Amino acid sequence: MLTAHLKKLRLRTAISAAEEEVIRGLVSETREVGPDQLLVKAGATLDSSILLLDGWIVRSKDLATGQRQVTEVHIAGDFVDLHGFTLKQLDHDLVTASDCTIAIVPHERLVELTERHPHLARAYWLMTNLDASITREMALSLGQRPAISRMAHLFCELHLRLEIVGKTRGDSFDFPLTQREIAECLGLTVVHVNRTLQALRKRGLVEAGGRQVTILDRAGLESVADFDPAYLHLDKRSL
Amino acid sequence: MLTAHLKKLRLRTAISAAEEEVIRGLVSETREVGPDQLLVKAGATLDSSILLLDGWIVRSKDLATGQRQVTEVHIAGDFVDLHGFTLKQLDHDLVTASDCTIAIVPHERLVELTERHPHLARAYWLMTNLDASITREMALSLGQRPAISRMAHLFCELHLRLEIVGKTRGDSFDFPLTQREIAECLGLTVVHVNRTLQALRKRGLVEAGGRQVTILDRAGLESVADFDPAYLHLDKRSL
DNA sequence: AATACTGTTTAACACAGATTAATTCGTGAC
DNA sequence: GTCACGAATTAATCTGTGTTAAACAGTATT
Repeated sequence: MLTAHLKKLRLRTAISAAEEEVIRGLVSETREVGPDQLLVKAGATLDSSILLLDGWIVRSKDLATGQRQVTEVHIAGDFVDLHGFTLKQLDHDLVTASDCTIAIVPHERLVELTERHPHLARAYWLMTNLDASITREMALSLGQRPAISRMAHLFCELHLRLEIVGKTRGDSFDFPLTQREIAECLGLTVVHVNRTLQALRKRGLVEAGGRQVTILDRAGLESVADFDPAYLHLDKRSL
Repeated sequence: MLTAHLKKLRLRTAISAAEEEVIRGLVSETREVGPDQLLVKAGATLDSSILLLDGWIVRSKDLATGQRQVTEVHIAGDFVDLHGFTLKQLDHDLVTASDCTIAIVPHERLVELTERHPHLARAYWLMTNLDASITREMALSLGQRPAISRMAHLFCELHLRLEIVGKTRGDSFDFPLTQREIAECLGLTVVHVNRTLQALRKRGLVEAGGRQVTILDRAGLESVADFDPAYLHLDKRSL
């Protein structure tokens, strides 16, 4: 069940067989959860973190007015609140966006990891820094890119990240988010998301609908998105 | 020279005298730099990180079109590219926004830190997670808050962060950013920043100009900003 | 003290995306 | 098979912020 997670890690740094065993030992428990479940509420005190084995989870922040911003979209292999290990409470909610399989990792085991396996500690530190990099790219989108580029960028990023963990079929992938959730990711209204999606379709760039997305013209989509995958740090480094 | 940095750390977790010595030993070199200097270019390979002792540094990302988004504003005490320790190259530029004093920390010393001082490693991991939290709040601003709230929020956050490291005088603080740079932080144009600043002045919330900011009505400003400092994680935790 | 910058301010006009509201589609419940 | 309800679509109108351009202020240079 950790295949996606290990693929993600190993793309960025070498993980030995012994280390892989240590990673397997982190998990105390595995659970199935349905869609639209609030897994962690902002402000709650944490003593464990969640590793997403399968499905989609979203980090979202609310304004007093009820407006909501999704800060990151998580897929299989992501450690959705590893930052909670040091922060001890999150500044955002964690909500499932599909049926999910999650693994629970108690913080004591992460303390032990930092004490006895410093290389793995650095690898996991890298994972949280990777999330931060994704959030920065999202800030760039929200601040500077027009609606159509934001949406194109989201699709480019998700296709690439899903490909890494083996969750694509060629240019297609399952996509459980509703247009409302896309709107919350992109800082747009549902109405405008609908229009923008149609614009992408009309240009022959993507085919979306029925809980699935197909990229019809990768180069064209990346150009509309001004997509440069450098921020995903897709290379291996020694840590 | 590390006072600001230690204050920032100690607000979040206990640092012993012995650990303080370890921290002092991280720095290999100290430098003075003028304003508007590109310290690190996106994509460059790193083998050291920069600890900002005094002054202001900005993280910024560029679009192909030349549009720029500032992703985080750094002040005295911030480890401006500690995430570069694991990422090995940044996805953004680092640019000075004022005269700065910076300390250089070679990555070998950070490796050693993770090997021999796991508690400090966790404390520094926390620091990068704190930056990520600030960036998420910025994404919320960019995606959901109107111009006046974004600007009010920026001032609230900076006053609080500066206060922690002892860089405020009551409700005032030095503020070296130009309106162009504020625009790049808030995802607005300079013209609109100017208008918005005047709106804040007219409402009697802040006094800004002459490289300095005074908050006239803290409660009012926080209310316009919808400011909740929870995301700054201002409490001490055991790590 | 004239020149040349860089940063701030003002004004007129344009537009991307918000708002509101109504319609249609899809799917599961009974 | 029809009812109910959430999701997607369409249309009309409105508004916050962008664009362009010009004036103005401060400050360093000569």
